[in-house]
Amino acid sequence: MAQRAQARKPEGTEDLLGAREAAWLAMRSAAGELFGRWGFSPVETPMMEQLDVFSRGLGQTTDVVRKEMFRAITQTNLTRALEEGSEAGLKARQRLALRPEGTAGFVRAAIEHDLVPQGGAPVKAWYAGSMFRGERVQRGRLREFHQIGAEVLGSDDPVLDAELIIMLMDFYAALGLPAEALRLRLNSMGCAECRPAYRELVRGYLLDHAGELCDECVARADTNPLRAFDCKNPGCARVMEDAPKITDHLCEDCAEAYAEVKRLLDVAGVPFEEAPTLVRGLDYYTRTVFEVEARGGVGSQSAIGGGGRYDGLVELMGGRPTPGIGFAVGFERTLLAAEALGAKLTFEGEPLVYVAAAGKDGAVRKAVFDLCLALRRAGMRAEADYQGRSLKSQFKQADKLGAVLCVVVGPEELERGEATLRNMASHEQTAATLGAIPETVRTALAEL
RNA sequence: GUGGGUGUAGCUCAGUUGGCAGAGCGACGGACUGUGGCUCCGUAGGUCGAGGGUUCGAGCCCCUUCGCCCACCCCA
Repeated sequence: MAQRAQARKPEGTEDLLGAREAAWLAMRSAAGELFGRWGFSPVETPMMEQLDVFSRGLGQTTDVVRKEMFRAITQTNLTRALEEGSEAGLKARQRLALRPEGTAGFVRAAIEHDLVPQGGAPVKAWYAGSMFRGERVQRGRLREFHQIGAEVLGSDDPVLDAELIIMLMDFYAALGLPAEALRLRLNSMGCAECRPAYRELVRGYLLDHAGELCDECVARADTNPLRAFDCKNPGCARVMEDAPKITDHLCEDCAEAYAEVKRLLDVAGVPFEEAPTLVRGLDYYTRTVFEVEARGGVGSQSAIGGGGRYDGLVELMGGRPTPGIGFAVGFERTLLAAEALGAKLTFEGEPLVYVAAAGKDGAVRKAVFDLCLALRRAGMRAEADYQGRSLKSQFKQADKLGAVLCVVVGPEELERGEATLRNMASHEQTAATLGAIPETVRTALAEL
């Protein structure tokens, strides 16, 4: 017989309960409100895509694609692939993966639905949802984590770069993260014109200093030389400090765009640090790249958001050449940062009205039911007891739930056709006509 | 991929040389039979992750196994 094996949540996933789910909802609604003001519309794309969307979009050599992707496959297809020893026989639509980030899927959707018609205005969209990466779990690094992101397709105007970054910083501010606790790091990665030459330059530099670098960085010289800037090995970091800087090798257009972004950030009063060694992990980035770090965070979890421009991505994924830029904010990491900084990301819900029964007879119970019904239908949040508890216990319950107001009904009130209204903070009690409770309560709430 | 930690009440964790499974918090009830927060008193809640072994006796020792977490790497 099957043992009673207690089912547990998979490694690196989380159940969003209570305050945590409230925080997630609060962050989403804060995003919806703020981003909406900047002209962004909400979108949702599938949590799984054809594998190619990611491997092509993010780059074959990136860690995310090489070893962190969750594959999704039906039992039939899995069986067949195992039998044949390869997935070669599977059609594209059968080779699926859970999304490790949000940009590739959105770009796929934009191409598929031609969201950016030739010559059309830029499309601005934001999303919120789960992302999946099959890495070893760690604090602030989950296998299913939550991101809120925004993307703009259809213009390479540096104004958009600046606006997107300003919006991002405003978002953190709206969440209650003090600006002085954040560090915005900025860089330009060049474009198809200037990056290849720079890349070669770095490759040569790496090979010249191969003796002082770790094995991985030596290997990177040929696969992805710019990633050597990311290496945490102190020896490598020292060597890379003197490596050629991209900002010294930008083409004229890139240099101009970069200068304009910085100028506009200054105009908006958004402080930033130039980080010439900032290189983001995904291949699609061009020109502006940025990262937001929370001060005082531990290395691995201090990056709470980031993004950049990806002018080549749409074309790479089969669309007509279309510039784009976007960012993503990590929900879990932002919470960790807020916690570390002592900032409270609280979500204020509707005030609660508790309807208490003084007595257990049928007339009282019916009155409680009627009052809850009336309050709820009138648009207020109402709660009552369902366990036949004593009045005292009901008040305890009301207090625990954070009720600001109690409506008490008992035989005495019913006889007079009234209910008692109790202000939980002031202990003040007044009588109110039963039939007019919703209006009376609404007024009372407004006065709090 | 590399290294480490851990699994006992809803939560955080104690548990001595192997000898009756505990505390704090939380929940619930009462003190006040129609009024919350503080205080006090009480009650409930456990196949000690699972399976096997040693033993008169295992939360503890041995074997097996499952899971979760943390750090490096990389990323949000």
